[in-house]
Amino acid sequence: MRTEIKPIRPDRTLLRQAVTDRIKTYIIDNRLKPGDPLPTEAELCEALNASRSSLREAIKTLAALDIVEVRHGSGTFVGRLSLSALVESLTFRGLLSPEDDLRALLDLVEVRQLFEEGMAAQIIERLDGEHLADLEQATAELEQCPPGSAAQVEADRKFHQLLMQPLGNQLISQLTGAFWDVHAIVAPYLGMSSPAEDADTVAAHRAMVEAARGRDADAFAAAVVAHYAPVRRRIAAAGRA
Amino acid sequence: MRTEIKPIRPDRTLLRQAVTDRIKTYIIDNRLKPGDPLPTEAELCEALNASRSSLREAIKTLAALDIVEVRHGSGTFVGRLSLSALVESLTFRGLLSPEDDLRALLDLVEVRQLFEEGMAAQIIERLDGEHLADLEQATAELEQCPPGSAAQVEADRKFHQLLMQPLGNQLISQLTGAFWDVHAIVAPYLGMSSPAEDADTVAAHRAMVEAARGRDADAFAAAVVAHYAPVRRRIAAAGRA
DNA sequence: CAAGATTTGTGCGTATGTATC
DNA sequence: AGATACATACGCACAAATCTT
Repeated sequence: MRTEIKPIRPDRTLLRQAVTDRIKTYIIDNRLKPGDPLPTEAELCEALNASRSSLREAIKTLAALDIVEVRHGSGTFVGRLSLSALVESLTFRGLLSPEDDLRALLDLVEVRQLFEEGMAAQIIERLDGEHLADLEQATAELEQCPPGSAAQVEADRKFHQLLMQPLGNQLISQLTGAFWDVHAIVAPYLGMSSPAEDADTVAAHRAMVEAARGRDADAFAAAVVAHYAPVRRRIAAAGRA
Repeated sequence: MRTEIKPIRPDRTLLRQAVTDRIKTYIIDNRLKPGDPLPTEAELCEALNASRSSLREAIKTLAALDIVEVRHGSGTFVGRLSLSALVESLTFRGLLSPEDDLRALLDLVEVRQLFEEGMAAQIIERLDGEHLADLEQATAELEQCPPGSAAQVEADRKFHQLLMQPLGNQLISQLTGAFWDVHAIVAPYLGMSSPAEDADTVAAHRAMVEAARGRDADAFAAAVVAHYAPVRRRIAAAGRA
């Protein structure tokens, strides 16, 4: 067949892995930002000396991490760098074993509480009037929205998101959103609507806002504990059932 | 060309997405655990009515989330469900913009501190003699290992991992490990070895162990703050340079 | 609105490298 | 060492979505 020397790839690594790395470095080296377009598949194939199959498989792994975003018929773009991969990982784990799923949900609630309770002092310290007004509005929305509506769950998410905003820590904000998402996805599967017991939730949110207005970090932390207490109770109740 | 009615796929979703979902539900429905083998590509192709291309791309996205693990020449297995995807996402983001990378690292340090400081009380409460001995050994290893060695950084990781172990919260433990990994990967790129300034680190670890032995949650929290203070200082110094 | 061009999605066949028995 | 099973990689053709003219 081949009369000449076989062009054995000297790489010890998998071609797909090499391609993913080169695409990542391409994005970094060219200072691309989320939404910026990447070269077409054909161009990348030529540039990286890879077949279209290998290139596409590499792109799929990057898409799973939200490092790139592929739009059918349009092109490939730099992704939003969200924590969607974390959400998918945790939701899958939460649904994996029907015995440990309650444990996983409890672990998640503990982490959510850790964030808000542990950052209570700094939240109070950095909160200003505008943020306080936003929190009040989110609470009002939560109360007024029809129970079980999409607007209601969105108001709950916005509230917890707003809590972390004054910290100016993007990682904390994104993790908070990701954990909320996982909770909202997993909880219904276990027979409990996450922002259920609306009265409890609204009261807890109000207590947090009041504590924040009074610049009382201890009261705020206590309100956070009170907010998650009924959630934990419901999980425990589901475990006994 | 086609005399018969076109076999339009009623699905509005992409085939690839449908395949990933069906593989996930396959794992869940069959109660598979990490390490369990999955059907071969050929079998999955037939079972899911998909071509190898689509199936492989679907598997690559699942592999990126550590939901499945592919071993060349051997087969496909259920993944370890680690948070490797989170590590990859955060490391990429940390290296993305040379201006905000210091900010991203600072955000990360803040989260790491939040975990250990926020859980101080519960760590103290649930710690027993055995855990205390493990922590002391990890500290001793950290001190004795040659500076800059792989054993040294591993001792540091083990210490922070052990801290969270008594909580019995797998999510917290895995997140702690993931954040440590990101820190260890990103920090060197910014010109600072993560577990550098060995004296500071060892002293801080010792202070934490002592506080834990004395069941003094406040002292423990203070030691955590003292542990990350020099790290923050170094990041700030790198920002001024 | 229409038609063509561009780009990603899907399918298939074949050859090769790798792990396992 | 050989044989078998399996994943990896390549190339091409066509379908579907999107964009442009």
